[in-house]
Amino acid sequence: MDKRPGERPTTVRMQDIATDLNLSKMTISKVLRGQMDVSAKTKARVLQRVKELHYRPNISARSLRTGRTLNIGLVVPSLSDPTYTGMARTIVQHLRMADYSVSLSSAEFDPELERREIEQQLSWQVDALILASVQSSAELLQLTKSSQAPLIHVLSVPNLFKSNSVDLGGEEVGHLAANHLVRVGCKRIASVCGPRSLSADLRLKVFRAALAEAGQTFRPEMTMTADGGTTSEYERGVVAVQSLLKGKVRPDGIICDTDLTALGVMDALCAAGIEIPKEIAVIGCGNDARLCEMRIPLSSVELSSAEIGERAAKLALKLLAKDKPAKVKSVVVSPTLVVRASTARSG
Amino acid sequence: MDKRPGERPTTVRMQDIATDLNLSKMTISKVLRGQMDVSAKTKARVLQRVKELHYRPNISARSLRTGRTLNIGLVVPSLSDPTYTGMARTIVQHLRMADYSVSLSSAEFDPELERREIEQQLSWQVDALILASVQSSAELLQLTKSSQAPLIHVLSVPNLFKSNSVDLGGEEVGHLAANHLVRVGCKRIASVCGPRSLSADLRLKVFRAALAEAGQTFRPEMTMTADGGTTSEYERGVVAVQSLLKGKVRPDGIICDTDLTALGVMDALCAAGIEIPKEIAVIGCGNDARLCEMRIPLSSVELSSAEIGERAAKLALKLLAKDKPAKVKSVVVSPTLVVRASTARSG
DNA sequence: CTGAAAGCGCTAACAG
DNA sequence: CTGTTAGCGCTTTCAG
Repeated sequence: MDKRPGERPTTVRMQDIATDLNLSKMTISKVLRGQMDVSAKTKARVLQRVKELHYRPNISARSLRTGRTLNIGLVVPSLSDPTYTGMARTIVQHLRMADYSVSLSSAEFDPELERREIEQQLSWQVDALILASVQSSAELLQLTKSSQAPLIHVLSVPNLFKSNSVDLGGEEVGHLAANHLVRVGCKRIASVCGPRSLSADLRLKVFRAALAEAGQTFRPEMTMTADGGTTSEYERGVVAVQSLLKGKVRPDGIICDTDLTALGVMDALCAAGIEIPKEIAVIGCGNDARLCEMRIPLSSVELSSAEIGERAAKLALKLLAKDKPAKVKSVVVSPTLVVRASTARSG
Repeated sequence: MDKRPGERPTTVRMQDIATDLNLSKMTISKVLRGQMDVSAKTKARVLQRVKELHYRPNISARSLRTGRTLNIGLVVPSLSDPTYTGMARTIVQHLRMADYSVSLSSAEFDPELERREIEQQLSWQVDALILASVQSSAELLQLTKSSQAPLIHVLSVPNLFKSNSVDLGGEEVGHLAANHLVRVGCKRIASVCGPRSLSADLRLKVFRAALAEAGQTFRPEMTMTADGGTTSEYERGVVAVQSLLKGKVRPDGIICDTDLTALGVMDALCAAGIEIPKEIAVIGCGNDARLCEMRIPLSSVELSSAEIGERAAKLALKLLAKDKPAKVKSVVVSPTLVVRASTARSG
């Protein structure tokens, strides 16, 4: 009955339990998967022995048989950036709650590495792949079309082909910030942008639109864009203010693409003896709790990475749950405005 | 030869390639695993077809056969804390370089959840488990002894039993900070601690020792320990300074358990018109690049989470590489001091 | 309610 | 250099 008579104990298998209890391994299997056609008594005996022997089902064998791995892949461009780790956090949390394991890879912002990671993940037979990609979807299509695992794009560059995706309403970010400053009475709004952000220009466009909507002129000379990129985010804010204050028109509101940049801006303003928000209102982006609650609490646009992660995880689960045609679904999560002291003045 | 004649194409298997090329699947297998006993010509033909068909080996089947999954588990207490995400980052990076996949779980600082996550990870047949645990090793021993996968403890509470581990030399943290302040001439050193840190009291002890060594008295009234814990790290620093300044002796150096706390301390000092580092030197802990380079650049104790992660990954790989007895190995990584403006004064 | 047979896709150990 | 045989541990299917 048992196929390994006098061998040394390797790892506990179903057969061991079955032999112990004079049952067939089928019965063990049924108990473990909660099928109902087992007597309560047998069930109890099995569970008891399972516990005693610390039996753990072999997932490789199960996967091989069922064709499902209960494993979902997650590829992000970076594990240093809080946006992505925050998103990863909620994704892992939600997928684990549904008993999926999560295999994590970082592409380090390198398209070639990203490609390799995706290849690997697919060969691990992940049931689905959640991908925060840095490259165009067209190339990804190549890689992934030979796999039947659903692919969920998240925080990606604008999609070239129809696909499942969860994204931030990037246009709304600039809109929210600009509109808010207009509401609190700013007439001369400046902005400070980094070079990094893929959708920065998009936001800028919307920023212009928002200004226009409020009947304000867009002043190119009041848009500070970092070119080089060697300076830190904080420093960028400091430098930007120094330039701005040298200009002919002094701004009365500043939009920053990053909370840290906003801190730099605020420090530089304080150093120049300018009152916030009375003389100049400042708003950041990211809503990092640690950064926003220092000194002059910073108003910021929450980029909802947690919610985006949650939506992505749920979308993945939904795609795996139904055998139905699984229609392509695109979710857009809106950013939200968190108002704090740095813009707190009456319009 | 082919076992599925007229079926619709599911997923490409070795057999498909073999049939295509009039070979046996063994040959394909050999090519894919880089065995040398295959003619260059056949090898080329195989690889070509593999590429054409986008063939990806089924890892579940391979694992079932070989008993190795090439998957390593990682359980951390949190994915919000930069210490752990930083560590996770390097762990993932190094394990991926060695072609291992990494299954990530977060225990959310909950011992019960941690236990469940460990159970799960083991049932996934991970080849090794890297564990940043929040509970005593004794209980973990229970869980893991029935598994033959090597276990690597990382950043854990002091081990009760011999095990593979990579830890921070926690005692050195207090020592480094205190010693540094003494060196730059501080005579009245205060410290600000949070309630969270498991090894906080250990560090405190060493801090006292370091003071004693320098011939200074330890002043209990100059040790501010947060009790409640509702206040933010930053706020804790602010509040601590307010208390300290009310005391009879004014400190000339402050050790903070967190960089953010140190920022709070520095802000409060500035608000009180006190010069840093001239009147009071401040040192933090964590060496968070984003936080340390603002305004008055902050001296800080680097907790080396990246190095700890790297060591843990390498240890895991080493344990998996040898069949040798694999002696238990404990690594202790030393923190390092990063001096910046906030303590820059001559002794 | 319980069990016997078959096989998921791959690879170790040999034959030819 | 290439192929044959056997079976990893589990679950699906169908009979008792």
